Amino acid sequence: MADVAAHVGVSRALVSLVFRDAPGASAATRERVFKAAAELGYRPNSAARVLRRNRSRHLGVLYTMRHPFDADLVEALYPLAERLGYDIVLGAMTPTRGEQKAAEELLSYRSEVLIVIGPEIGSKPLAALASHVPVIAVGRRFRGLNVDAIHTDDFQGVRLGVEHLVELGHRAIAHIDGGAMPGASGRRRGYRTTMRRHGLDDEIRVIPGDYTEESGARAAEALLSDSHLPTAVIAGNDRCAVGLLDSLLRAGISVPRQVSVIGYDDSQLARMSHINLTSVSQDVPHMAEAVMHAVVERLENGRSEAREIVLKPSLVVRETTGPVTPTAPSAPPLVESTNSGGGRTRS
Amino acid sequence: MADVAAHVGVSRALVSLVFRDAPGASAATRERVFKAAAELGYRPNSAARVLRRNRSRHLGVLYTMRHPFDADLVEALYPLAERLGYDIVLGAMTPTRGEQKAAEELLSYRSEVLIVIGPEIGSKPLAALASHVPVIAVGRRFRGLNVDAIHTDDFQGVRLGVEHLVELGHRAIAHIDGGAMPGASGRRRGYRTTMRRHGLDDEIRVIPGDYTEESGARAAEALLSDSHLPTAVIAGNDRCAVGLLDSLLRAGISVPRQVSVIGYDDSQLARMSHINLTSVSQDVPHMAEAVMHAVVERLENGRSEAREIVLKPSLVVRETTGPVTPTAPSAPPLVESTNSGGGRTRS
DNA sequence: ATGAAAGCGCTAACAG
DNA sequence: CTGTTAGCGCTTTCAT
Repeated sequence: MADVAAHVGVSRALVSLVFRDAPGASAATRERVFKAAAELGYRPNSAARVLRRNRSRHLGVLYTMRHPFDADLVEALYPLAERLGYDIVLGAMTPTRGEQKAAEELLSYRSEVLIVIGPEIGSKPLAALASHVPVIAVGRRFRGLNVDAIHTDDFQGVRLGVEHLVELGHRAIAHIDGGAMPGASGRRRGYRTTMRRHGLDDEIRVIPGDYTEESGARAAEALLSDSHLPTAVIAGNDRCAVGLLDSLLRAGISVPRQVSVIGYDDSQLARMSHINLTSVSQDVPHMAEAVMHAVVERLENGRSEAREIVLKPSLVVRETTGPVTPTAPSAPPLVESTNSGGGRTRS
Repeated sequence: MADVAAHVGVSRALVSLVFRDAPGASAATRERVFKAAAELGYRPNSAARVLRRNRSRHLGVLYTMRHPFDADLVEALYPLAERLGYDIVLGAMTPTRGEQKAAEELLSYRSEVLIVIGPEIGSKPLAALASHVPVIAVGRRFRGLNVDAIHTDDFQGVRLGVEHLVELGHRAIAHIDGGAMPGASGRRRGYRTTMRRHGLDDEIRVIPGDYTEESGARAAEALLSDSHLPTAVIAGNDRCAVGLLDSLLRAGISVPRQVSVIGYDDSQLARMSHINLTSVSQDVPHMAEAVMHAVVERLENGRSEAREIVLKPSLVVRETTGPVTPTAPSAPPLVESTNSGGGRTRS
């Protein structure tokens, strides 16, 4: 930076002003500074910048590379953060690198908040983190912790799914649950309660699973090796639904002719034309906005008590759900036609 | 840090030594320093550290969140980098955030190298980057640029696929290509050349595509609306193959009974039990090692000319390829059985 | 084994 | 509109 200043013949402070386009430099100067910087290949050193102001303006995001939903949310976060002058710093959680480690790293870069997507972390370590830095958990609620929670109403989400199926005439509706994964308990309760409300107590069937395609495939096996094949299944998330879907198709089961399938997340996976999965939408754009809202409140408005924001889910009906067909147990599979991201929405 | 030093009653320098476990502090002191740090919630500030030594020990990784292959590679990179004392800093490329922008950000954090996975970037901007910092491109070769290239032999990869199919008796083998995506041209040439070598000039059929599930689905439409359905298809990558697979299954086409399908990358997608895709393996662990090797050579051994490392691909045979069945055009779909990640390998 | 002091590149506060 | 100055938290000599 000193080089640039010397080259232009101004002070370093002025160059600094120009680069963070703060007021106080003439247009002519700005021009010359940028030109000199380009020539000299100067690039601001953000380590020095972070060190000097005592704010990094970094938002640490903990996410899982494999989850399409996480990618959706991160992508939605980028432009919003940029507009507010924040940088997103990614901390990937991988099999060899737990949340704890990833979080430590983000904190060493002085992230001002931690946005944890689909936290599988325990309460105690999370509480420890939250005592150092505001934590915003997306997709899971933490009672009694000073952690903001932003999630959709999982209970209502599954309720929408069950009611959609009931309207289509389904009664034998199974649920592949998400075990201890974020949101799973609410979804399970939504399933059980709504089934009961419709007098379908005897049809309640929860198949243990998680949020991977594998668990959907395993559930398919379980269902197929059983005499009692349900006419509809609500999976714990889209990945699980896709695993289920694929295994059913391979087994010659026609969807939705013989079995209707509903996913959860309405991730890009669900929208792909060859999947075209009816799914409960988490409304990612609104979630991203809610996250940034929480960030601003914490960082700029001095809020220090936890807040919970529950968003309303909606059901995006695509082509994996249809009316129950009492007869025709071995009808020929259906050929898909057109259709991209669309789908009717209801809430 | 001053707090910790004061608390223990030593100088800041000593605390510093302890934290980067450099020699020169007694075990007793180390103990006390760590204890005090834990009590005070001290965490080293990596901005200050980076600023002071003139090395960040950051490896910038540019990747695409949606590509399973990228996730595979990044996951493999983490432990290797850690062992060598480097930190990985992720730069995600999203629709709203091109390679250029992501790269700028990584450079502002003073990444010492840029590892670009599946670079879709143009030659000129890449050359500009490469003049500032060593660039290691994974999956694509750049002629005439000072950019290291690490990739598998795409030509040979597709050759393996074609020959596997030929051995199974296939002649009508189509290829969905990857357009201008990384590696696509080599794969296309491998397909064309190998087909010709086997006297299958007249069967050559390249369907335009890219590396997304959508393009696989589009290719399926194209194939189905045609009288001339091939008995086998080699897709440009696994995502494309999965899109194809799914659309074929939905159309009632049995795989591999009626059509065999081969993917490329052998990503986790291919290994999922319900997909079980025969795929050309890029051998991610070796690629990750090659990447780190290149990093070390550039950063520690002073290498400054570009190097190209071409790895041998191998074919992982799973259950989407099988012998050609001349008759039985409408055999009932096959029910999958067991099987997880395995698969026979040949190279 | 430990300490003192200088300085990395930048920004903020103030002066002109 | 532009310049001066001090110092962010750490590492690194060089002493002790």
